[in-house]
Amino acid sequence: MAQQKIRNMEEFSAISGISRPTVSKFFHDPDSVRLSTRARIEAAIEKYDYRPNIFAMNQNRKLTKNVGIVVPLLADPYFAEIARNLEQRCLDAGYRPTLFSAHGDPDLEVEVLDNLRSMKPAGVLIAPLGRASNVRALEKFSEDVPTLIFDSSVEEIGLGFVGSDNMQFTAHISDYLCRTGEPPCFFEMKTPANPNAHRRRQSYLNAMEKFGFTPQVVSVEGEGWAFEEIGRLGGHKALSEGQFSTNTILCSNDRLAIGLLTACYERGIRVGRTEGCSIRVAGQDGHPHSRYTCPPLTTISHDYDAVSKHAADALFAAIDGHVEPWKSTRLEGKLIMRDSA
Amino acid sequence: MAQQKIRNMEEFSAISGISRPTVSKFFHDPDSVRLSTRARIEAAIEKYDYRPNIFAMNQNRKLTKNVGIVVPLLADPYFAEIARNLEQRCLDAGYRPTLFSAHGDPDLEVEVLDNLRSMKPAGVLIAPLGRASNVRALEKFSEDVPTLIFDSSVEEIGLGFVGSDNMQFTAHISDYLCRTGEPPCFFEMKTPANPNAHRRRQSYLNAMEKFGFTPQVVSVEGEGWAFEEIGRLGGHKALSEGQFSTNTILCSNDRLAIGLLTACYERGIRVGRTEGCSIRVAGQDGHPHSRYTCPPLTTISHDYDAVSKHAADALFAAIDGHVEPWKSTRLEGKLIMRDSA
DNA sequence: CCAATTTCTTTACGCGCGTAAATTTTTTGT
DNA sequence: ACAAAAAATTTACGCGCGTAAAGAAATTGG
Repeated sequence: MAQQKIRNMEEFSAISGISRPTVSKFFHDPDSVRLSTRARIEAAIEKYDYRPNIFAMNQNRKLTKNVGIVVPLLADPYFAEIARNLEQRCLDAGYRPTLFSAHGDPDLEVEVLDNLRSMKPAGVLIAPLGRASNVRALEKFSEDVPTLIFDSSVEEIGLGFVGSDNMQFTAHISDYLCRTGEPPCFFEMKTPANPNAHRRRQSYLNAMEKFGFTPQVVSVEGEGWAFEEIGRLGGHKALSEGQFSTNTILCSNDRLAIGLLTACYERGIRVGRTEGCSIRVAGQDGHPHSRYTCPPLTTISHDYDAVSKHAADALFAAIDGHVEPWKSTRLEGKLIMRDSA
Repeated sequence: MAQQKIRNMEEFSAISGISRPTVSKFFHDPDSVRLSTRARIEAAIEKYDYRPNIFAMNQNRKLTKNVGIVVPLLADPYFAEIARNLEQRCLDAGYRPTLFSAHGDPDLEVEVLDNLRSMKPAGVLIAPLGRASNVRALEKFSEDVPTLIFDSSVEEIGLGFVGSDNMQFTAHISDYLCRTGEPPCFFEMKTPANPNAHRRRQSYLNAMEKFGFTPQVVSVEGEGWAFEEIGRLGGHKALSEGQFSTNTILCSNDRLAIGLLTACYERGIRVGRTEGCSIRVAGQDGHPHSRYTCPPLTTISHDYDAVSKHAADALFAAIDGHVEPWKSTRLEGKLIMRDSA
């Protein structure tokens, strides 16, 4: 296939019989050249396996095809999953996605942004750390680079926000829990990493009021992103002190619920809705792991596909010049009933 | 701080009072210039917030500072964790790491390699998909780019291999299980994604022979990387058909064990080593999630830190020109005793 | 078949930086 | 303080491609 090494576009254009500017145009957008020349170029690419030097390309192009995808913690399978989804969409749309994780560290998040800048990306999809984020840095960044915020909204920054409707999440699952047993207590972190948590608490309070029940929020100590451990330790404390006034616990998120389940296990408390179980536990997020907890976790799941599709499409539209006012899109989740509640 | 926008190294050198070649040299290696000039340059950087254009840099440099980190599945927290570790080491060593995931797909793995090539990386750290990997493509790649294989060895490819000592893993935990209760059965996938699985099975067989017990391997159906689901379904089948001859099950990896635990739960089988429990389950890998299963999973853990350190150091040494013959480094794991076995 | 339009070719310059060679300046050792 | 060594400067070219302008060629429509 490769008869001779092509070193640059000059050589390639010579051997393919097409002028270099036309070849350059082709690589910028294959549809911008006549069908017959496109075919000739593509045949030559196939034959000589030539690819333009991306560094030289990006140096002069005002807009690269790079897209940054930034998540707060890649070790969290929820973010890994949505990042994978976004990555695929970028690829399909002809962009070059690059994955970044802040690893739960606000300073690293700023560093990532700095790094990203030097890549002159066409756009960036970012799920901010949340409360700990350097909002000023984010805002400044979004002024220079088309930026779409997803998962966790901070302010009216960037092109817009796409995420889940946390109010609906909690309303829906609270409703379910109230109808099928004792009204839930709400289990959360005192200082949550993520502003979604506040919406969820508020929605819980609303739901309880609607049903005429007395709400009870248990807020546990703990900083950072080790939610399982925070849930486990907080769970132990709350359980030993009898802080839960009912037999049903709605957790602010699935990872907290997973930790709570572990605490329950360690205390010999049977969780579930069947006979012999003393409490019910539910989560929120539809975490990839929630299916495999013991008992499997009842939760309300993000619509991963819809969130990533909306986010990616909104970014691509903006890159293509379709200016739109800042908009917040919040998608509904769906209840996944399992054994835990 | 920023009085005036610096557009390129020319302007920067003018305003900082240092010639451009020296500035260029500085950015290549700050230690290569006199301390006093280094200080002046760094002061100017601070003052004008200048950063060289990475595309222009990488275009001419024969060796970039890019390092690729490739894992088979980023959605697996084990890989996410080790990737994070490697990423940090690259950063600390002055490289620019970029994360890639094959998402369990051999074709994507080849695409990633292709993509990586165009980045002209100084080196690549890759955990191959394993059995499904296109070994030829990997080999060809490793001839062009300094490549260090980690986690899962395929052949004597690249600079070397760094991973865990799977024989030791299984020997150690088998030993533990044999000494503390009934000898284990071995629970694995019939067609494992990863060659480590074969070593583990073999080591299990060896251990059983050493103890004079009859080994029993239960190999379950299932393709791909959804190990939990494969473990759950295979667990149901094996349990319903009474395929386990003892009350102890050693799983080929933690994710399989997690699925098996779920199957046990769903069948009402109590897992653990305390009274009232009918079977013991152990895993292998020290998966980040293993602490939070119910019961918490007894496992033998990779030495994440040591593996990533050895892998990164070996790559950096090779990049720095320290040629060494191909070498396989396998690090021991340590037993983590929890409630499941 | 010819004019209008589209597409391609030729020519040329610039991007921001790496890097080499020759020269000048600064530092080092004694 | 002086010669040797080290470091910085000046000058100049190249990397691979984007891109603009002007003209030539191919395509289209009637």
